[in-house]
Amino acid sequence: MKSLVSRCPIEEVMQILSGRWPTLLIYYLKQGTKRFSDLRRDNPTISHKMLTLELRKLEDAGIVERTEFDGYPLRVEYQLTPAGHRLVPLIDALGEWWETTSSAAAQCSSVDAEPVIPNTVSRD
Amino acid sequence: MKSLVSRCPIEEVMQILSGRWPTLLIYYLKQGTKRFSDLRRDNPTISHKMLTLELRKLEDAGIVERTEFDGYPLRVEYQLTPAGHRLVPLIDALGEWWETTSSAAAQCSSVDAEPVIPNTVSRD
DNA sequence: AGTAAATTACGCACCTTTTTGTAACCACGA
DNA sequence: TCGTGGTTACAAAAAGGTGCGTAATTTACT
Repeated sequence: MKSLVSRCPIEEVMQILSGRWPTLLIYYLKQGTKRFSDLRRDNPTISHKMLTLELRKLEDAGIVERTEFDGYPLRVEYQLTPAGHRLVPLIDALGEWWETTSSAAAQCSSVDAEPVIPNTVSRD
Repeated sequence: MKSLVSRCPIEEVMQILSGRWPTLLIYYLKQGTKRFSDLRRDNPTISHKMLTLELRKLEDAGIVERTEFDGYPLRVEYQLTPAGHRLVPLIDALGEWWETTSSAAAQCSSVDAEPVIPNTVSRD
């Protein structure tokens, strides 16, 4: 989905939140400041390419803030912006809606639980 | 995004709502019952294949209901299920969040306005 | 002392997988 | 023949994965 088809804010948000990673990253970032490698540990199945791309997208959208500490090994920290924090309950609401809608599985209730550990562990 | 990486309801909802069409279709369906061809008129840029695919997905997710009236030119109607209706305000909230977050464009406020008419008009 | 390896957060190029578009076809009856 | 609501096969496009290179400094070996 690269271009928009309507000029509706809803389509614009979905352009940012669509896909597997944006909401998961927001999920982990609401726990506080995280470094690149922390986020990779949080979801071992994301490739570094995807992670940088998604973080960049969230940054451009004003949802996360990137802080670069120079010095070497070079350290970068990511955290939710105020706008990002305001977004969290809306996403949680979707999760809750889904839980009540589908009689199926119910884990990771909203703010506390962890998204039941991602599967394969690939390091590179 | 075919498979899940966590067992988090949020990832599951996003699997359904991700992409350009799901939210747009829900947007149009909240106006009431629509037929296949109505929805194609509503967003002329969707291909009929995508439309059937997306409608099927929303149907499986319990968001829309499909009613087939047998008869001569064959008529099918789509409408939001109660769960679908409950979802609408949540999506609208995302749109509003985006409007207040981005200083940029503000059209299609939430419930009333129309997603500023899709661009190209391709009929087949 | 000198070289090698590891570290962190990427960018880039190449290749595979997934998604989406295009076009053709089907059934029925007016 | 047209319009309805599809399906299927094939092609194009987009998304995503893999692996290599890079920076400056520390630690590890020889």
